[in-house]
Amino acid sequence: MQGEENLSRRLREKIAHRQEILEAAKRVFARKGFHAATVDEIAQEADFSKGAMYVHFANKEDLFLSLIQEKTEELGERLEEVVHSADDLENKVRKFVKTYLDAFDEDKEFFQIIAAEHPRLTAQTQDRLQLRLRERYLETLRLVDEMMQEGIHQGRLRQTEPRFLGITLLGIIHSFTAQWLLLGRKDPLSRMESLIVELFFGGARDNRKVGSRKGEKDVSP
Amino acid sequence: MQGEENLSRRLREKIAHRQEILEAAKRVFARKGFHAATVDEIAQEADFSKGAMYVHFANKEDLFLSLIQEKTEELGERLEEVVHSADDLENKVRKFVKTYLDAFDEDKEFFQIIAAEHPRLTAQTQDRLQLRLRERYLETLRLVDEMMQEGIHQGRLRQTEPRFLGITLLGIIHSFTAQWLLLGRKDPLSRMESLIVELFFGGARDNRKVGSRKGEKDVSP
Amino acid sequence: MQGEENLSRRLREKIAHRQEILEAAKRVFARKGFHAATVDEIAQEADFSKGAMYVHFANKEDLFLSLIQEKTEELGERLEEVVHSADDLENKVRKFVKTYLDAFDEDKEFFQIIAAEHPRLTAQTQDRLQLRLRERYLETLRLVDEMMQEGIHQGRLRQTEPRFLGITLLGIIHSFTAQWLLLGRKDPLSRMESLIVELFFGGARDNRKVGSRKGEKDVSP
Amino acid sequence: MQGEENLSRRLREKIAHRQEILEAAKRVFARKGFHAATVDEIAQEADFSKGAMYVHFANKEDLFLSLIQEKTEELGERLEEVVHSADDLENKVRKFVKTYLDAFDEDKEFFQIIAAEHPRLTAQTQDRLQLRLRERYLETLRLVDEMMQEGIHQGRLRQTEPRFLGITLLGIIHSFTAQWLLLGRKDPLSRMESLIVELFFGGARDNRKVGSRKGEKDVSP
DNA sequence: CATGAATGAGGATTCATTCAT
DNA sequence: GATGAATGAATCCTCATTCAT
Repeated sequence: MQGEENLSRRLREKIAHRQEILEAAKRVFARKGFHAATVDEIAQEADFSKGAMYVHFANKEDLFLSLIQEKTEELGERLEEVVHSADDLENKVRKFVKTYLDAFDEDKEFFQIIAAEHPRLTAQTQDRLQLRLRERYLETLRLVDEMMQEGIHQGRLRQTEPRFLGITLLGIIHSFTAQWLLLGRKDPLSRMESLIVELFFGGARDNRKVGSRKGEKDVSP
Repeated sequence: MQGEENLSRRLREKIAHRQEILEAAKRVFARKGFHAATVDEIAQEADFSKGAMYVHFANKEDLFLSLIQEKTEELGERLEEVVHSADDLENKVRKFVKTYLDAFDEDKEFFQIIAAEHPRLTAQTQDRLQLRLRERYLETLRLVDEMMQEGIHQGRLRQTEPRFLGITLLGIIHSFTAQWLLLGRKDPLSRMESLIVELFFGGARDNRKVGSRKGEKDVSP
Repeated sequence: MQGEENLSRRLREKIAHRQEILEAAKRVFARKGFHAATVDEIAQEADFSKGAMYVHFANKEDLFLSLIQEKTEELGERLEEVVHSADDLENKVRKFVKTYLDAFDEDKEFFQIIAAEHPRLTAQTQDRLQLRLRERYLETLRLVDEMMQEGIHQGRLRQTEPRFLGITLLGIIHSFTAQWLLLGRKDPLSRMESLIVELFFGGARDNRKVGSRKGEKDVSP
Repeated sequence: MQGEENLSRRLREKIAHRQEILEAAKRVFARKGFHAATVDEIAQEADFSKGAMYVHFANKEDLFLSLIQEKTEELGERLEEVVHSADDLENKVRKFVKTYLDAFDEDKEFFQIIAAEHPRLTAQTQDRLQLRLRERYLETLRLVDEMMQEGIHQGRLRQTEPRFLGITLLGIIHSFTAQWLLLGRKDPLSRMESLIVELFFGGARDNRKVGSRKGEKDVSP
């Protein structure tokens, strides 16, 4: 009994420590990016010795990937669920945006890390780390493609390459997350959900009837 | 005479060499990012010695900033000209997009560098390099703000914070550039000008008249 | 009674564990040498935790020396018995060789370890570990010296420094063990006993009578 | 002219520095062996910075191999010349021994390094470094095999496996070099040439006629 | 006694920067 | 101005050893 309890306590503690390190690493990677972050700084941030990093992770890259992987998969699954739900397009897009923004509000640092590594994901990259990130990102893109394709077939979206619409949606979302990070805004980005959806579907043009502008409230859907 | 000619030749050569180094640095920074790029690799790419780097630039950061600065200023000026021109809003936005896309087509590597460094430009950054980049980016944002503000006042754009519309426009643009880089597409991005402008103003929804489609009802706002 | 039995069981177990660790350590040290071997690898090979190593041994060096010591002493005693036996020289040498080769066949790994550490035992070494090994090796040398001295006095061996003859005998033996290890030969080295003894005493030259070479059986001493 | 002189001076200096590092490395590797030697200690011994090591060599292993390679090849060539010369067997062996001993006298540290790494060259080794050393050593063995084979065919050597005779010769030689290193003897080992050759061919037995022992000079070949 | 997470002192390697030529 | 060898601080990672459970 005691032995089992003992073992279990140890295991629980180990897992907790691993988590603490992951959290610390997230903060440091968010601040500095993968390359500029040092294991030393992560260790200090986590209040562990440098050696402890290597008890829990094989190396810096493993630490980084462990960090990314879980979250990426979780978000990917959530988004997939949305895309494959039985909803109508507009609702799907709305839910997609909401899911994304909620995830951002829950964990801004993760999105900062991702945002910083994305632009390095070029076609020519040889880097193992980047190849993995690239693959994951392309999966998300394909997911959005699917959604757009469907919308186009239903005649709800412009007759253009689905990918371009996907890019547009993700571009708007990313741009908002980037702005929130740039300014260090603390208010939830999820408040922007409606605006983003409207801007995506309806664009930036003022669509209210001419002549009824003054005093009218916004009539966006 | 001879001395002056000599001096002038020297000067011309020096400037040419500096330029060659900048071009080489651009390629390397684009491939690797600021941190992972090494002075050695830049020197090799430029076909100069490592020492030559320090004849023309104070240090690696100076080299990087010199690279960014010129281009950023030039683009900034071009964009400012557009924004401050006498055109009507739709044309301004179109020209803005075109200017941006043309600049991208002219020099993809510069945009790759910028894209990679942007996400690090958070509110808390202490890094001198990042503070400068941040300031420049905010200037561009203010420029777009101006344009949007004007559009809102004219009733041509939604009644919302101008910044949000600016973010949207830039988000769409950046997302397209990112896609071009991600896939290594060689065709000019400027072809997307019209699509981007339409998506920005009119959104992704299919706006064709009802009745001209097959049995579908149009649900545009 | 019960307490004593208990204690005795514990003691027996402890000794058994110690022995298991020594065996595992031997395999690892043989594979990697003292420096490249890690306590972790030894622990894994022994199927104990790293901590258990330090229950039984003060440190890695102590583990290594414990390993060497026992075997070295046992072999030293066996060889001393041979050298101090009442046999005639040729038989002594034969027994000496046999004892050595049998020991090798019994425990190749031990000889591999010894062979690898020997060459570091130079005159200038300051290393505590090496000084102890050096002392032990010199003891064996003195033992062989004795035997050779005796043979020289008896007129059975060349009139030269006994040490040189000892070196020769040991050199031949070591060279055979090295070869067996180099090629990973599994057949007992003790089969080489006669050949080694003959080569030591009679040399490599063909000593058969001239004119009777063909078809004659070997008449080496 | 001046530029060329300049370049040549630099090159000469670089080569000289490389040589100094190699010499320092040789001393350290001889003292400690490959694994226990540190780049730091080598740098200190060479009176250069640690970084300078990496200007001249790719890494520690490269430094080590550069050290071994040249010498090994040179000795190998010298030995091959001897083995493939037109001499009669006894002279060949004598020259072989002399060549080996002279090389030892010229550069004891090299032989110490080799001697220390040899025993790790087992059949199972996976280590790249060791595989290369193993291959080189086997080449030498084959060379000696050749010589012995020839002697056996000529009826000058025992009818036994050539390899065993080769092992014997090398064993005696190595044992003498080991003894010289163990005791730090400064007198040239080449003095032992005749003794070694005699011991190899004629063995350790006293071959003088009975009754003629006193006052007779040794008549072994 | 046994465990294995944690430590921290090295150790190999990289790389921006300097400087003599 | 150009060179590139040399430097040394910084960085990743390893591993013997400790210690709380």
